[in-house]
Amino acid sequence: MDDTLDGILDRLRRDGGRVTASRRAVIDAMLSSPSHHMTAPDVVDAVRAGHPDFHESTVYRTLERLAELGVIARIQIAPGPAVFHLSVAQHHHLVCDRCGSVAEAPAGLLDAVAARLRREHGFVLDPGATPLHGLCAACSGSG
Amino acid sequence: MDDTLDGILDRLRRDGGRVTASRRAVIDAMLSSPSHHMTAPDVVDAVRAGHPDFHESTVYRTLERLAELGVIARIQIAPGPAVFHLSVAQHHHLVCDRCGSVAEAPAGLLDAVAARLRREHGFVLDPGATPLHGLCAACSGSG
DNA sequence: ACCTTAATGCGACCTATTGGCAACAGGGAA
DNA sequence: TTCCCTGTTGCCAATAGGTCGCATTAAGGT
Repeated sequence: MDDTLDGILDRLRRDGGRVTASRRAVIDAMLSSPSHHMTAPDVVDAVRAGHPDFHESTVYRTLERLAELGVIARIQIAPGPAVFHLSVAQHHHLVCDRCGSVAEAPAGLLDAVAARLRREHGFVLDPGATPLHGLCAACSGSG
Repeated sequence: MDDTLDGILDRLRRDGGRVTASRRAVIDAMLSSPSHHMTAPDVVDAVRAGHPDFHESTVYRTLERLAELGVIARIQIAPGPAVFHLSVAQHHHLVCDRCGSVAEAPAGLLDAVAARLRREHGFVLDPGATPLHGLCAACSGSG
């Protein structure tokens, strides 16, 4: 998995896609976000900062395309905007359903569960797409 | 955990809430759904079947209140409507991100993970609120 | 019966996202 | 290099799902 701008564009091209300015911009935005986590509206804003004329729906379509390619993963954490993150940065999301905070946990946490699901249900777990819900330390202590 | 209509209404009352016709109707709808899984719009429809004059926003507020009480859990499976289900019926949801199917797996699957998260991160996992994403048997085989 | 406060109706609003369609532009073929 | 095919984009209207404020109503303890 190559997660440089060019590596991603190559994959896109090999899949029959075209490399355009707006796609560069979207991928750039994702790569340069410190957390590598952005909601779709975040990406729209980031892209427009550099190119005010790029259209919203283009960004959505590009995100959809990249998710299809497996470059980014879309996760739905709460009602509201979906969050996108680069697939290479595998880790888990610990979502607090009380205060809304999102912490990260190292990858591998769900390995045993994944193995069992595949064996017993034929289900192939995608840990990066599976946010874990519950209460963070602060909320569980006080509540 | 008492999951009869009256048990739930009792809990609501003890929490300072009031028992009203629309709340009865919402809880009734949830209890009588064969799968015990309904999207918010589903609940709105079900409630309105019996009481056409109940307002949409009332249903949403009631669902929110019940979730707060812990009677039902709200899970976000995909972009689109949130799904609600009775908390007592603990089990896991295996969501296929390709075809959208939702299978169920028995409770307990995440016990070890839950223990570890609590120990190492102070995070209290809510398994019922954590849908597991990936590819179902059919899609992983063909894809 | 009374009073406090929760719950409701209503309707406007909002945000996230999708769809159709004509115009445009990558990038392999000629 | 030019041409052409087809993937992409811009535009903008349309949804869907859900939230908010506010005046009114009603639950339920006293």
